[in-house]
Amino acid sequence: MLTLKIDVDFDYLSKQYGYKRYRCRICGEYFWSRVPRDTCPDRPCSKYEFLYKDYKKVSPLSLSEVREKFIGFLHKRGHGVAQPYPVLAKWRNDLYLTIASIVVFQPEATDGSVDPPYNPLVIVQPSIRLTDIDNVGLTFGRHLSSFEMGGMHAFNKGDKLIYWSEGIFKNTIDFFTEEIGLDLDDIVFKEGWWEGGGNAGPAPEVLVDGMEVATLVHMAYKVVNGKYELNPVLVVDCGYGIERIAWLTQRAPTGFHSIYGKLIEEYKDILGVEEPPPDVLKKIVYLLSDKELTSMDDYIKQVELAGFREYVKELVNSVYLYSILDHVRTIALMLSDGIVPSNTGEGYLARLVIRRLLRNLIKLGVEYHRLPDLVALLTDKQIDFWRNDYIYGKFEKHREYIVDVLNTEVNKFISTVLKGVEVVDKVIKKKRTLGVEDLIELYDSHGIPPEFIAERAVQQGVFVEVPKDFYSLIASRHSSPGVLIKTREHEFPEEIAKWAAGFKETLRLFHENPYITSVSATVLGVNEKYIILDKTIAYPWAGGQDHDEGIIVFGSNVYKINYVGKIGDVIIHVLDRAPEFKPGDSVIVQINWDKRYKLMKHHTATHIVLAAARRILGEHVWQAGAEKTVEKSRLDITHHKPLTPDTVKRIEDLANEIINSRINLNFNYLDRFQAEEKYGLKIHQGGAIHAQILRIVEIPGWDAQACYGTHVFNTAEVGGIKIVNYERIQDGVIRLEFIAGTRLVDYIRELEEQKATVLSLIKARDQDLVAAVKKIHSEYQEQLELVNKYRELVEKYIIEKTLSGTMDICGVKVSVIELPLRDEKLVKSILDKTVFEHELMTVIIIGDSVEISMNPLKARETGIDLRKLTSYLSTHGFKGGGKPDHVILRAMQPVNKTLLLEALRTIICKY
RNA sequence: GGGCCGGUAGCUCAGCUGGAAGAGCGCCGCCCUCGCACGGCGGAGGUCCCGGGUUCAAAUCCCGGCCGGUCCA
Repeated sequence: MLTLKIDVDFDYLSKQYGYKRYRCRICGEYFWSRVPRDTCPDRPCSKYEFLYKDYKKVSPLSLSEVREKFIGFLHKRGHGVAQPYPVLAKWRNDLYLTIASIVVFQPEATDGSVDPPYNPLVIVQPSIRLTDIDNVGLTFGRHLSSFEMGGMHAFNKGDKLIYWSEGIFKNTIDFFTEEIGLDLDDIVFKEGWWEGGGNAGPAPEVLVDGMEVATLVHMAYKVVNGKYELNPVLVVDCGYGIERIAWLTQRAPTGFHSIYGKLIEEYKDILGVEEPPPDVLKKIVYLLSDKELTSMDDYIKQVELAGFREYVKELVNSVYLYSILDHVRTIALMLSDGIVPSNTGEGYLARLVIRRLLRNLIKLGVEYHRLPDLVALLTDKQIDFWRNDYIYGKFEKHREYIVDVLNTEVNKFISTVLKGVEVVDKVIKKKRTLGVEDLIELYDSHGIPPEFIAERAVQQGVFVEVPKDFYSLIASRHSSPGVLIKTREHEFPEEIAKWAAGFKETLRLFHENPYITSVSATVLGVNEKYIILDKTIAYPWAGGQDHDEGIIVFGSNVYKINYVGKIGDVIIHVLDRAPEFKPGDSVIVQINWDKRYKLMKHHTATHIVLAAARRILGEHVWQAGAEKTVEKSRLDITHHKPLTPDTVKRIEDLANEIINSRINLNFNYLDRFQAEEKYGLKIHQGGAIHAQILRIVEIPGWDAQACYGTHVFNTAEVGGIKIVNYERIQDGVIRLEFIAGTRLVDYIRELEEQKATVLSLIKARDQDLVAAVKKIHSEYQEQLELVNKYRELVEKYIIEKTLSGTMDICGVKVSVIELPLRDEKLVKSILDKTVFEHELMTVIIIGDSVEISMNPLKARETGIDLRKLTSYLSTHGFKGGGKPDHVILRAMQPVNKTLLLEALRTIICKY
């Protein structure tokens, strides 16, 4: 272990550079400065002094110039240059998005299990933070939904010191003085502590005239059960705000001006928005820079207080403008890196930003019908603007996907809003008022923001007050967050899992050669029917691949292997019964080759189909889940719209082309960073695997994935692939089901049998099937018509008979109709005629049910209430009820007509 | 993964305090018209998502499932 000072070495700062410790009289925090200060140059204790400061040696730098200087400087100092990673953190199973540069190297490099690609290293990493998204625009560029973190990292492991606190300070000071041109007196270090993602450590903040430009995390600890333990690696985790540094050097009115430059003018033209004059804007930004603004209302109040009432409209519009610029870039970034919008997971985060963008556009007065074209235009401009950029140049490559996704998302948003408007109207119509509960429900269930509701309500003449703490009311409605786990582990009983964990890794012969069907192995552990061997050829349930079956032979005893699973690196065989053998005995393991070979083909087929889908649909296609059984293979892929039969055919065709190309698969063992370097991030299809060494299964030219399944050696062995089913299983995810190899024969047989069954049912010959079904269908239609006609005839006959045989009960004309069968349509049309046209009280008896109906007007006129009949008859074997003019009775015994009519007479004649 | 809202005619939906399955649009036929549109008259079209329960009776109430939407992780 290193023998060096773990804490921040402020002594060095003091001795080497003449820094002294001060305490801020406002916030009470400690900071280090060369010149005496009684307040720290951090918000809210200081304004953005840099805006008006005359730095002698600082020249304005663009975003890409800052990046180049940062990378170049650290490269000169021996840092390897790591390429930026996607913002979609597929290599992590505890995070959706890349929120900082260190995220790229967690957990393997930070816990010391795998060496980082370079040590030390520099990376400029686009990062997304949505927690402060409401502040974007309001803080004029301090908050961005996506930003570039200049990462300076070193990993001090074992006794190998790269550098620690001294080096951190030296690099930081040299960078800001030599490369950026700041004076040492401008730079202040504020003491702080950082904690996140299971790690922690002291973290001085680098402050320059009111702006925090970097955080120097000395990541020395890990948090275990709430206590700090020394991390096996002392990680230098320094993040430099590339955008903030660019702003500082340019001293532009806002951060957005230093990032977007002339794109702002284009957006202003497109949106018809004006900013205040630059000097006024800068003044306002300066004056507001020490205020905590949490809402647009606050903001307007502060602007007015500062005496800029005349510019309020421009300023409010500018905030939306900046926010729009920011959101479009973030969305393009997320989509370029392969996020598919959805209602869950990382997809929801993308949708969140998209909907915020759309709402901001609406607030600028954009009509709904203009949204699709406008969003496409804004996106195009942004993509053009970033063309050839180090980070955002990739937008260009994904232009089609980005525009396409945004188009469907805009349409979804519009239909949600339209639906929302209807719901709001409905509630208003019903209740004539809207309470807080209504607002919450409308937002929570229908996604209608409260301000939209209030606006709509006012149009309907209803005033609605939106509570200030609305969104916290929403938050309190939802239960506290659970821990994010993208994958799940074993399914053994707890005591078996504990027992198994004590054994050494089982040698996996199926990886060396998946074609072996029999092997001799030594028994290491026996726990009832659970068996652990030193090596095995039986594949455990893992990676969505079904386990092997087979037998274990010991002398003359043969045990069936019912299940194979794993706990960590230990493979457990579950036998049909507790065996005779003991640890140390030698046994023979044999697997069911038919099952295994089908699984191998289905597994390789899954890689082939994924490769084909990515080629046909685009690189946003990721595996969202998979399962390979003997019967079929299932692959869930991310994609933003339903597949057409034609697209499915193209995927199928390409998959079969890959088979026919007879490609040999490669199997390589590499660590994470080597594998990512060689094959790209797409290796993480099956979810993040945290292991020292990854097994990469490669179909050269098509696919490479970290995968521990059993595969055939050549794609030709898969034989053929047929996609037998595809469906949308959730927003943004499509399930493909397919079969391969000899399973195709079973599938065709099933189809043939089904067809034979159908043929025998309709008594047709094979070649006549379609014609025969067409004929049956048209005959069915004809039969329906015929029945309708018969019904008319029957009805006419019954009506005639009824009209000639009516009774008169105390002045009410009553007819009794008995029907031999129940036909709702007939009953209804008879009652229409007798009750409404001929004003008869009608009793219809069908089996044990009796339906009595009379004209409702007449019932009201005469005061007759047929429900009295039901209560009277309930003591005479009838049950039922209804309305005054219409009752339905069920007889518990055969209907006694005399009794029924007597009861009816009693009821009628009373009135 | 969880909360909430919803699923009724081809489409948009009403009916949901249990008691006769509806409207508008679309479709078909007829009238009007030189023809079209409009208008008028008539008609076809339903597993009220599925399964179970309560009840004499369920689109309606209860439970479970499926599907969609939405909010939050």
